[in-house]
Formats: sequence, C-alpha cells, structure tokens
Amino acid sequence: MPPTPSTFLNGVPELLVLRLLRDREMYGYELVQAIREASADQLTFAEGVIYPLLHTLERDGALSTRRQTINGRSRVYYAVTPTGRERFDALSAHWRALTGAIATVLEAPRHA
Amino acid sequence: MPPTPSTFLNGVPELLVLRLLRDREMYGYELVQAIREASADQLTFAEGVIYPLLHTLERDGALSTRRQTINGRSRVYYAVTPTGRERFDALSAHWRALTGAIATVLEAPRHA
DNA sequence: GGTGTATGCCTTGTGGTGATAGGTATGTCA
DNA sequence: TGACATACCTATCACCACAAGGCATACACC
Repeated sequence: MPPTPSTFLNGVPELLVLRLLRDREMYGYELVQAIREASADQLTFAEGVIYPLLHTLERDGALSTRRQTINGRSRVYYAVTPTGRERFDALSAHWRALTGAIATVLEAPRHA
Repeated sequence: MPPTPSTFLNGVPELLVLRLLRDREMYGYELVQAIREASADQLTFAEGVIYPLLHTLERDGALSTRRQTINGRSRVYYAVTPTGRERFDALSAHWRALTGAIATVLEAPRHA
C-alpha cells in the first residue's frame, strides 16, 4: 500500500554519482558510502545499484577508469570525462527545472 | 544515450494528482490538462499515465468516485478520501525530505 | 453529408531502473 | 578460527512512466 522504496528516486543515483565524481575520482565501494554520508544517511544506494550504473556510464563514455591495487585489494577508480561533465550539467539542469515546476504546483494557493 | 524522458519523475504523477484533488474534485481528462497548465507546460503526463493511476488510487481507498453525464459525455469525478489525504501528506513529506537531502549533496562545497 | 478536432473514457505492451539477494576474494582483528 | 570490513560483481524481480493504440460523442467547418 505505501509507495515503493524507490519513489522519487528515478535518476537520482546517476545524478549523485556524477556530482561526487566531479570533485574527485572515487571507486565504487567508496561511492556507496560517500552518498550515504554526504546525505546524512537519508540517501542509501546499495552496491547492486551503483556498480551497474558505473558500468553503464563508463560504456557511454561519461566515466573513465583506472585500476589500482591497494593493500592487496583491487580498486577501480572512476573519473568524469568531458562527456560526463556535460551529462551532469544537463541532468542537473533538468533536475532543477523539474523540482521547480513541481514546487510550483505543490505550493500554488489554489487550482481553479 | 541521454536519460529517458521519465528521469526524476517516478512517483510525481501520484504526488501531483493528490495535490490537485486536494483542492477540488476533478475528472481524469481534466487532470491531464490541469497538471500541464499548473506547471506552465513543464510537466505533462498523458492519459495512459493518469487513468491507471486513478484506478489504483481508487482501489487503494485513496480516492472516491462520482459519475456524472454532462452534454452527453460521461465523466468520472475523483475526490480525495481521508486515506488519500494521509497518503498525500506522507508522500509530500517524503518528497521534501528527499529533495532536501539531494540538494545538500548537490550544493555541498566539496566532498572530501 | 463528410471531415477534422476536441472531449472523455479505456487498455496493452515495453523499457528502464532501483531493489533484493545473492556470489567471490582478501585483509584485519579478536 | 571466526567474524567483519573491504571491494568487486551478477541475476532476477517489481514497479512505473511511456508509447500507441481503441472506442464513443459533441461540435465546427466546408
């Protein structure tokens, strides 16, 4: 009966991943926690969401990868490419436009 | 390659339908245009989205219906029930919490 | 009379995506 | 030894917006 856990979250993982990687390169496992921490535990996307997303973004040319072994564990660092930067800018603009429009409808005094 | 047209829109039709019906009862066809107009054409949900949604909300007890024939055409008016009102309040709160959290991540100066 | 447009309802099929639930492997610490 | 964190991955499911139709009546225009 209650809305599904993913209500309002369509597209959000991609938006946040690109946003965080805009600051600095990170690896998947790190991103999962970074999103949770940056949102004060309000946003949590599991690895099953992040890893496939990273693969898609890399395949689309939005991210580049760099492999590195640290303490015997292998990490795959992702960085935003110029294409990815454009993608983030477009996504971000889309996000602002939509949330603005929705706020307009929600806050309108009355709908005659 | 660009994000799908429905990016960021998961759950939004339900939120807006309940919001508009909170003001006054409306029928499906009317809601389709009301959403478009209330958002200055920035938000458009076709009948294929709205009608099934109305049926689901009615089945869940969030909406009640009233049939009326006007000018030979049959209309189905929908009104928010107390259950629907609660649902809207919950959805609305969820919306504000998520958009707030996302804004926090987006606008953070830097993610160390 | 015929044609197009608006009104008003509806359904089916598909694609995209977050969620769930696994699996594999190494390092660390009690 | 066992438990837990780290770090990668995949397959399957459920949900929902979208596209693309269908059906019927009213009305305007030519």
